[in-house]
Amino acid sequence: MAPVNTILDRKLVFHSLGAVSEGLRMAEATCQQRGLQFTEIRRSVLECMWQSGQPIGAYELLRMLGQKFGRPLSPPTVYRALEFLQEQGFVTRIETKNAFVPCAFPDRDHACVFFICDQCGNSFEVQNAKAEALFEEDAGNLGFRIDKRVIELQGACASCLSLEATGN
Amino acid sequence: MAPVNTILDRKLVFHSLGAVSEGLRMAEATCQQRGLQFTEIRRSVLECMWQSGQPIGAYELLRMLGQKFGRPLSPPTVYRALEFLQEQGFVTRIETKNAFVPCAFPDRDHACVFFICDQCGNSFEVQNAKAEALFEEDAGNLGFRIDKRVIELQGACASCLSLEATGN
DNA sequence: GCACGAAATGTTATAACGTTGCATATCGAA
DNA sequence: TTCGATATGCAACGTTATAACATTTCGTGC
Repeated sequence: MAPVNTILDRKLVFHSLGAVSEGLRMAEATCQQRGLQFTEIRRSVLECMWQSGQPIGAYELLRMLGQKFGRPLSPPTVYRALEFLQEQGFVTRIETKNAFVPCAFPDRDHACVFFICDQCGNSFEVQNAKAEALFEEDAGNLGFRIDKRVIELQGACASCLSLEATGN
Repeated sequence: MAPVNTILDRKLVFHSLGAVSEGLRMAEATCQQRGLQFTEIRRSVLECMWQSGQPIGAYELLRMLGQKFGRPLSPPTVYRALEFLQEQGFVTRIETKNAFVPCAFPDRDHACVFFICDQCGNSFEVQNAKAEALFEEDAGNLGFRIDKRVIELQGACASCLSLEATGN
Protein backbone atom coordinates (compact mmCIF):
# COMPACT_ATOMS: atom_id res chain seq x y z
CA MET A 1 0.00 0.00 0.00
CA ALA A 2 1.24 3.46 -0.80
CA PRO A 3 2.05 5.95 1.92
CA VAL A 4 -0.97 7.61 3.43
CA ASN A 5 -0.08 11.11 2.41
CA THR A 6 -0.61 10.32 -1.24
CA ILE A 7 -4.29 9.91 -0.64
CA LEU A 8 -4.71 12.62 1.94
CA ASP A 9 -6.65 14.90 -0.35
CA ARG A 10 -8.97 12.15 -1.45
CA LYS A 11 -11.66 10.24 0.20
CA LEU A 12 -12.23 6.70 -0.72
CA VAL A 13 -15.31 4.67 -0.31
CA PHE A 14 -16.11 1.13 -1.07
CA HIS A 15 -19.76 0.44 -1.64
CA SER A 16 -20.04 -1.87 1.34
CA LEU A 17 -23.17 -3.35 2.79
CA GLY A 18 -22.62 -1.51 6.04
CA ALA A 19 -23.32 1.77 4.30
CA VAL A 20 -26.88 0.87 3.31
CA SER A 21 -28.82 2.31 6.18
CA GLU A 22 -26.54 5.28 6.50
CA GLY A 23 -27.00 6.10 2.85
CA LEU A 24 -30.76 5.89 3.18
CA ARG A 25 -30.86 8.02 6.31
CA MET A 26 -28.72 10.64 4.66
CA ALA A 27 -30.96 10.74 1.60
CA GLU A 28 -34.08 10.98 3.70
CA ALA A 29 -32.67 13.80 5.81
CA THR A 30 -31.52 15.68 2.72
CA CYS A 31 -34.95 15.40 1.11
CA GLN A 32 -36.65 16.66 4.23
CA GLN A 33 -34.25 19.56 4.36
CA ARG A 34 -34.96 20.38 0.72
CA GLY A 35 -38.70 19.97 1.03
CA LEU A 36 -38.78 17.00 -1.34
CA GLN A 37 -40.67 13.74 -1.08
CA PHE A 38 -38.64 10.66 -0.27
CA THR A 39 -41.36 8.30 -1.41
CA GLU A 40 -41.44 4.56 -0.98
CA ILE A 41 -40.44 3.92 -4.56
CA ARG A 42 -37.52 6.30 -4.41
CA ARG A 43 -36.44 4.85 -1.12
CA SER A 44 -36.72 1.30 -2.41
CA VAL A 45 -34.72 2.05 -5.53
CA LEU A 46 -31.94 3.60 -3.49
CA GLU A 47 -32.05 0.73 -1.03
CA CYS A 48 -31.66 -1.86 -3.78
CA MET A 49 -28.71 0.05 -5.13
CA TRP A 50 -26.94 0.22 -1.78
CA GLN A 51 -27.63 -3.44 -1.15
CA SER A 52 -26.38 -4.49 -4.54
CA GLY A 53 -22.85 -3.29 -3.87
CA GLN A 54 -22.29 -3.11 -7.61
CA PRO A 55 -23.50 -1.02 -10.50
CA ILE A 56 -27.03 -2.19 -11.20
CA GLY A 57 -29.11 -1.83 -14.33
CA ALA A 58 -32.54 -0.24 -14.51
CA TYR A 59 -34.20 -3.44 -15.60
CA GLU A 60 -32.65 -5.44 -12.83
CA LEU A 61 -33.93 -2.85 -10.39
CA LEU A 62 -37.28 -3.29 -12.07
CA ARG A 63 -37.22 -7.02 -11.35
CA MET A 64 -36.09 -6.56 -7.76
CA LEU A 65 -38.78 -3.99 -7.09
CA GLY A 66 -41.38 -6.19 -8.72
CA GLN A 67 -40.47 -8.89 -6.21
CA LYS A 68 -40.44 -6.48 -3.34
CA PHE A 69 -43.80 -4.90 -4.15
CA GLY A 70 -45.45 -8.12 -5.24
CA ARG A 71 -46.62 -6.56 -8.48
CA PRO A 72 -44.86 -5.64 -11.72
CA LEU A 73 -43.60 -2.10 -12.07
CA SER A 74 -43.03 -0.42 -15.41
CA PRO A 75 -39.83 1.07 -16.76
CA PRO A 76 -40.88 4.72 -16.43
CA THR A 77 -41.43 4.22 -12.73
CA VAL A 78 -37.87 3.12 -12.19
CA TYR A 79 -36.38 5.65 -14.57
CA ARG A 80 -38.26 8.48 -12.88
CA ALA A 81 -36.99 7.44 -9.49
CA LEU A 82 -33.46 7.20 -10.86
CA GLU A 83 -33.77 10.63 -12.41
CA PHE A 84 -34.85 12.11 -9.10
CA LEU A 85 -32.07 10.37 -7.19
CA GLN A 86 -29.51 11.56 -9.71
CA GLU A 87 -30.74 15.14 -9.53
CA GLN A 88 -30.39 15.06 -5.77
CA GLY A 89 -26.91 13.58 -6.01
CA PHE A 90 -27.79 10.29 -4.33
CA VAL A 91 -27.06 8.23 -7.39
CA THR A 92 -24.62 8.34 -10.28
CA ARG A 93 -24.98 6.67 -13.61
CA ILE A 94 -22.11 4.50 -14.81
CA GLU A 95 -22.14 5.25 -18.49
CA THR A 96 -19.91 2.39 -19.55
CA LYS A 97 -22.25 -0.16 -17.97
CA ASN A 98 -25.68 1.36 -18.51
CA ALA A 99 -25.97 1.00 -14.77
CA PHE A 100 -26.26 3.00 -11.58
CA VAL A 101 -24.48 3.25 -8.25
CA PRO A 102 -25.40 5.06 -5.06
CA CYS A 103 -23.18 8.08 -4.74
CA ALA A 104 -20.67 8.10 -1.94
CA PHE A 105 -20.16 11.87 -2.14
CA PRO A 106 -23.60 13.43 -2.48
CA ASP A 107 -22.34 16.74 -1.15
CA ARG A 108 -19.85 17.36 -3.89
CA ASP A 109 -20.59 18.27 -7.47
CA HIS A 110 -20.27 14.71 -8.79
CA ALA A 111 -16.67 15.17 -9.85
CA CYS A 112 -15.81 11.65 -8.91
CA VAL A 113 -13.57 9.11 -10.53
CA PHE A 114 -14.90 5.58 -10.79
CA PHE A 115 -12.64 2.56 -10.86
CA ILE A 116 -14.68 -0.33 -12.22
CA CYS A 117 -13.49 -3.92 -12.10
CA ASP A 118 -14.38 -5.83 -15.25
CA GLN A 119 -14.09 -9.14 -13.46
CA CYS A 120 -16.02 -8.83 -10.22
CA GLY A 121 -18.05 -5.80 -11.22
CA ASN A 122 -17.28 -3.81 -8.11
CA SER A 123 -16.85 -0.08 -8.39
CA PHE A 124 -14.68 2.24 -6.35
CA GLU A 125 -15.33 5.91 -6.12
CA VAL A 126 -12.51 8.38 -5.56
CA GLN A 127 -12.29 12.13 -5.41
CA ASN A 128 -9.27 13.59 -7.09
CA ALA A 129 -9.10 17.35 -6.81
CA LYS A 130 -5.90 17.62 -8.80
CA ALA A 131 -7.37 15.93 -11.83
CA GLU A 132 -10.36 18.21 -11.68
CA ALA A 133 -8.04 21.20 -11.63
CA LEU A 134 -6.21 19.89 -14.69
CA PHE A 135 -9.42 19.45 -16.62
CA GLU A 136 -10.53 22.92 -15.65
CA GLU A 137 -7.25 24.19 -17.02
CA ASP A 138 -7.82 22.40 -20.32
CA ALA A 139 -11.34 23.74 -20.36
CA GLY A 140 -10.07 27.24 -19.79
CA ASN A 141 -7.72 26.94 -22.75
CA LEU A 142 -10.57 25.77 -24.93
CA GLY A 143 -12.98 28.37 -23.60
CA PHE A 144 -15.17 25.45 -22.57
CA ARG A 145 -17.54 25.45 -19.60
CA ILE A 146 -17.69 22.05 -17.91
CA ASP A 147 -21.10 21.11 -16.56
CA LYS A 148 -20.71 17.42 -16.01
CA ARG A 149 -17.75 15.06 -15.68
CA VAL A 150 -17.77 11.38 -16.55
CA ILE A 151 -14.57 9.63 -15.54
CA GLU A 152 -14.66 5.86 -15.59
CA LEU A 153 -11.53 3.77 -15.39
CA GLN A 154 -12.02 0.12 -16.22
CA GLY A 155 -9.69 -2.72 -15.39
CA ALA A 156 -8.98 -5.17 -12.62
CA CYS A 157 -9.26 -4.51 -8.89
CA ALA A 158 -6.74 -5.56 -6.26
CA SER A 159 -8.59 -8.64 -5.07
CA CYS A 160 -9.21 -9.95 -8.57
CA LEU A 161 -5.57 -9.34 -9.46
CA SER A 162 -4.41 -11.30 -6.43
CA LEU A 163 -6.76 -14.16 -7.23
CA GLU A 164 -5.32 -14.16 -10.72
CA ALA A 165 -1.78 -14.24 -9.36
CA THR A 166 -2.43 -17.18 -7.02
CA GLY A 167 -3.57 -19.28 -9.92
CA ASN A 168 -7.19 -18.37 -10.45
CA MET B 1 -6.69 32.53 -24.75
CA ALA B 2 -4.32 31.09 -22.22
CA PRO B 3 -0.56 31.24 -22.69
CA VAL B 4 0.78 28.61 -25.04
CA ASN B 5 2.98 26.89 -22.52
CA THR B 6 0.00 25.61 -20.57
CA ILE B 7 -0.88 23.32 -23.46
CA LEU B 8 2.62 22.43 -24.53
CA ASP B 9 2.35 18.82 -23.42
CA ARG B 10 -0.96 18.30 -25.09
CA LYS B 11 -2.14 18.01 -28.60
CA LEU B 12 -5.45 19.34 -29.52
CA VAL B 13 -7.58 18.41 -32.43
CA PHE B 14 -10.88 19.64 -33.65
CA HIS B 15 -12.79 17.15 -35.73
CA SER B 16 -12.73 19.34 -38.76
CA LEU B 17 -13.79 18.48 -42.29
CA GLY B 18 -10.27 18.99 -43.56
CA ALA B 19 -9.12 15.95 -41.67
CA VAL B 20 -11.38 13.52 -43.54
CA SER B 21 -9.08 12.35 -46.28
CA GLU B 22 -6.06 12.38 -44.03
CA GLY B 23 -7.84 10.21 -41.49
CA LEU B 24 -8.83 7.74 -44.18
CA ARG B 25 -5.35 7.59 -45.67
CA MET B 26 -3.85 7.00 -42.27
CA ALA B 27 -6.29 4.18 -41.52
CA GLU B 28 -5.68 2.55 -44.88
CA ALA B 29 -1.91 2.70 -44.47
CA THR B 30 -2.11 1.30 -40.96
CA CYS B 31 -4.27 -1.60 -42.09
CA GLN B 32 -1.90 -2.43 -44.90
CA GLN B 33 0.99 -2.34 -42.46
CA ARG B 34 -0.86 -4.66 -40.09
CA GLY B 35 -2.00 -7.01 -42.81
CA LEU B 36 -5.67 -6.20 -42.26
CA GLN B 37 -8.43 -5.57 -44.76
CA PHE B 38 -9.63 -2.00 -45.08
CA THR B 39 -12.82 -3.01 -46.84
CA GLU B 40 -15.32 -0.72 -48.50
CA ILE B 41 -17.74 -0.96 -45.60
CA ARG B 42 -15.08 -0.18 -43.02
CA ARG B 43 -13.82 2.66 -45.12
CA SER B 44 -17.31 4.05 -45.65
CA VAL B 45 -18.13 3.90 -41.96
CA LEU B 46 -14.96 5.76 -41.07
CA GLU B 47 -15.59 8.27 -43.84
CA CYS B 48 -19.08 9.03 -42.59
CA MET B 49 -17.70 9.57 -39.14
CA TRP B 50 -15.02 11.98 -40.25
CA GLN B 51 -17.52 13.84 -42.42
CA SER B 52 -20.02 14.12 -39.64
CA GLY B 53 -17.75 16.23 -37.45
CA GLN B 54 -19.80 15.14 -34.45
CA PRO B 55 -20.38 11.99 -32.48
CA ILE B 56 -22.63 9.86 -34.63
CA GLY B 57 -24.89 6.98 -33.63
CA ALA B 58 -24.75 3.50 -35.11
CA TYR B 59 -28.26 3.77 -36.53
CA GLU B 60 -27.55 7.10 -38.16
CA LEU B 61 -24.51 5.54 -39.77
CA LEU B 62 -26.81 2.76 -40.88
CA ARG B 63 -29.09 5.26 -42.62
CA MET B 64 -26.21 7.12 -44.23
CA LEU B 65 -24.64 3.94 -45.53
CA GLY B 66 -28.01 2.74 -46.79
CA GLN B 67 -28.20 5.88 -48.90
CA LYS B 68 -24.63 5.58 -50.06
CA PHE B 69 -24.90 1.94 -51.07
CA GLY B 70 -28.39 2.21 -52.50
CA ARG B 71 -29.58 -0.73 -50.41
CA PRO B 72 -30.39 -1.20 -46.73
CA LEU B 73 -27.65 -2.48 -44.46
CA SER B 74 -28.35 -4.29 -41.22
CA PRO B 75 -27.21 -3.34 -37.72
CA PRO B 76 -24.61 -6.12 -37.39
CA THR B 77 -22.83 -4.85 -40.47
CA VAL B 78 -22.32 -1.44 -38.95
CA TYR B 79 -21.51 -2.73 -35.49
CA ARG B 80 -18.93 -5.11 -36.90
CA ALA B 81 -17.24 -2.33 -38.79
CA LEU B 82 -17.28 -0.14 -35.69
CA GLU B 83 -15.79 -2.94 -33.62
CA PHE B 84 -12.96 -3.35 -36.09
CA LEU B 85 -12.29 0.37 -36.25
CA GLN B 86 -12.27 0.59 -32.45
CA GLU B 87 -9.86 -2.31 -32.14
CA GLN B 88 -7.49 -0.61 -34.54
CA GLY B 89 -7.79 2.68 -32.68
CA PHE B 90 -9.41 4.58 -35.56
CA VAL B 91 -12.63 5.17 -33.68
CA THR B 92 -13.65 5.83 -30.10
CA ARG B 93 -17.02 5.30 -28.57
CA ILE B 94 -18.56 8.24 -26.71
CA GLU B 95 -20.30 6.47 -23.87
CA THR B 96 -22.45 9.36 -22.77
CA LYS B 97 -23.99 9.69 -26.23
CA ASN B 98 -24.12 6.10 -27.45
CA ALA B 99 -22.18 7.46 -30.36
CA PHE B 100 -18.83 7.27 -32.07
CA VAL B 101 -16.09 9.63 -33.18
CA PRO B 102 -13.06 9.09 -35.35
CA CYS B 103 -10.02 9.06 -33.16
CA ALA B 104 -7.58 11.89 -33.55
CA PHE B 105 -4.80 10.04 -31.75
CA PRO B 106 -4.83 6.49 -33.10
CA ASP B 107 -1.22 5.95 -32.11
CA ARG B 108 -1.73 6.46 -28.42
CA ASP B 109 -3.49 4.12 -26.05
CA HIS B 110 -6.84 5.96 -26.16
CA ALA B 111 -6.15 7.93 -23.01
CA CYS B 112 -7.94 10.91 -24.39
CA VAL B 113 -10.19 13.45 -22.79
CA PHE B 114 -13.31 14.40 -24.68
CA PHE B 115 -14.97 17.78 -24.31
CA ILE B 116 -18.49 17.46 -25.62
CA CYS B 117 -20.74 20.45 -26.22
CA ASP B 118 -24.34 19.76 -25.24
CA GLN B 119 -25.60 22.54 -27.46
CA CYS B 120 -23.91 22.11 -30.85
CA GLY B 121 -22.86 18.51 -30.32
CA ASN B 122 -19.25 19.04 -31.33
CA SER B 123 -16.56 17.10 -29.55
CA PHE B 124 -12.99 18.08 -28.82
CA GLU B 125 -10.31 15.58 -28.10
CA VAL B 126 -7.38 16.40 -25.86
CA GLN B 127 -4.45 14.48 -24.52
CA ASN B 128 -3.55 15.24 -20.96
CA ALA B 129 -0.57 13.30 -19.74
CA LYS B 130 -0.69 14.80 -16.25
CA ALA B 131 -4.21 13.60 -15.63
CA GLU B 132 -3.25 10.15 -16.76
CA ALA B 133 -0.39 10.15 -14.29
CA LEU B 134 -2.72 11.18 -11.49
CA PHE B 135 -5.12 8.38 -12.25
CA GLU B 136 -2.27 5.90 -12.36
CA GLU B 137 -1.28 7.12 -8.94
CA ASP B 138 -4.79 6.56 -7.60
CA ALA B 139 -4.82 3.17 -9.25
CA GLY B 140 -1.53 2.30 -7.61
CA ASN B 141 -2.93 3.16 -4.22
CA LEU B 142 -5.93 0.97 -4.85
CA GLY B 143 -3.88 -1.84 -6.33
CA PHE B 144 -5.99 -1.41 -9.45
CA ARG B 145 -4.82 -2.10 -13.00
CA ILE B 146 -6.33 0.32 -15.49
CA ASP B 147 -7.13 -1.19 -18.88
CA LYS B 148 -9.40 1.43 -20.36
CA ARG B 149 -10.12 5.08 -19.62
CA VAL B 150 -13.35 6.89 -20.35
CA ILE B 151 -13.15 10.61 -19.72
CA GLU B 152 -15.99 12.69 -21.08
CA LEU B 153 -16.56 16.28 -20.00
CA GLN B 154 -19.88 17.72 -21.00
CA GLY B 155 -20.83 21.36 -21.14
CA ALA B 156 -20.73 24.29 -23.51
CA CYS B 157 -18.03 25.03 -26.06
CA ALA B 158 -16.50 28.44 -26.73
CA SER B 159 -18.56 29.29 -29.78
CA CYS B 160 -21.84 28.33 -28.15
CA LEU B 161 -20.92 30.33 -25.07
CA SER B 162 -20.18 33.40 -27.16
CA LEU B 163 -23.44 33.03 -29.05
CA GLU B 164 -25.18 32.85 -25.71
CA ALA B 165 -23.42 35.98 -24.50
CA THR B 166 -24.37 38.04 -27.55
CA GLY B 167 -28.03 37.39 -26.96
CA ASN B 168 -28.72 33.98 -28.47
C1' DG C 1 -62.75 18.52 6.47
C1' DC C 2 -62.41 19.97 1.68
C1' DA C 3 -61.08 22.13 -2.62
C1' DC C 4 -57.42 22.81 -5.59
C1' DG C 5 -52.94 22.89 -7.90
C1' DA C 6 -48.60 20.49 -7.89
C1' DA C 7 -46.13 16.44 -7.68
C1' DA C 8 -45.84 11.53 -8.17
C1' DT C 9 -47.18 7.24 -10.13
C1' DG C 10 -49.75 3.98 -13.43
C1' DT C 11 -50.18 2.31 -18.08
C1' DT C 12 -49.49 1.44 -22.87
C1' DA C 13 -46.86 1.76 -26.56
C1' DT C 14 -42.79 2.57 -28.97
C1' DA C 15 -38.17 4.42 -29.91
C1' DA C 16 -33.29 3.67 -29.73
C1' DC C 17 -29.45 0.77 -29.15
C1' DG C 18 -27.10 -3.64 -29.50
C1' DT C 19 -26.43 -8.91 -30.10
C1' DT C 20 -27.01 -13.92 -31.51
C1' DG C 21 -26.81 -17.39 -34.76
C1' DC C 22 -26.33 -19.13 -38.92
C1' DA C 23 -25.92 -18.79 -44.05
C1' DT C 24 -23.25 -16.97 -47.85
C1' DA C 25 -19.53 -14.70 -50.08
C1' DT C 26 -14.85 -13.08 -50.53
C1' DC C 27 -9.93 -13.12 -49.64
C1' DG C 28 -5.25 -15.07 -49.42
C1' DA C 29 -2.09 -18.47 -49.30
C1' DA C 30 -0.66 -23.35 -50.21
C1' DT D 1 -8.03 -24.38 -57.55
C1' DT D 2 -8.89 -25.79 -53.22
C1' DC D 3 -9.31 -24.75 -48.62
C1' DG D 4 -9.30 -22.27 -44.28
C1' DA D 5 -9.87 -17.75 -42.54
C1' DT D 6 -12.08 -13.54 -42.77
C1' DA D 7 -15.91 -10.63 -43.94
C1' DT D 8 -20.72 -9.79 -45.00
C1' DG D 9 -25.96 -10.81 -45.43
C1' DC D 10 -29.90 -11.55 -42.98
C1' DA D 11 -33.68 -12.53 -39.65
C1' DA D 12 -34.92 -12.50 -35.29
C1' DC D 13 -34.48 -11.08 -30.75
C1' DG D 14 -32.72 -8.82 -26.39
C1' DT D 15 -31.82 -4.69 -23.79
C1' DT D 16 -32.16 0.06 -22.55
C1' DA D 17 -34.82 4.28 -22.50
C1' DT D 18 -38.63 7.55 -23.45
C1' DA D 19 -43.24 9.58 -25.06
C1' DA D 20 -47.83 10.54 -24.14
C1' DC D 21 -51.64 10.58 -21.48
C1' DA D 22 -54.57 8.93 -17.39
C1' DT D 23 -54.91 8.58 -12.48
C1' DT D 24 -53.63 9.05 -7.79
C1' DT D 25 -51.45 11.19 -3.90
C1' DC D 26 -49.58 15.16 -1.45
C1' DG D 27 -49.47 19.63 0.64
C1' DT D 28 -51.52 23.98 1.37
C1' DG D 29 -55.06 27.51 2.18
C1' DC D 30 -59.57 28.05 3.32
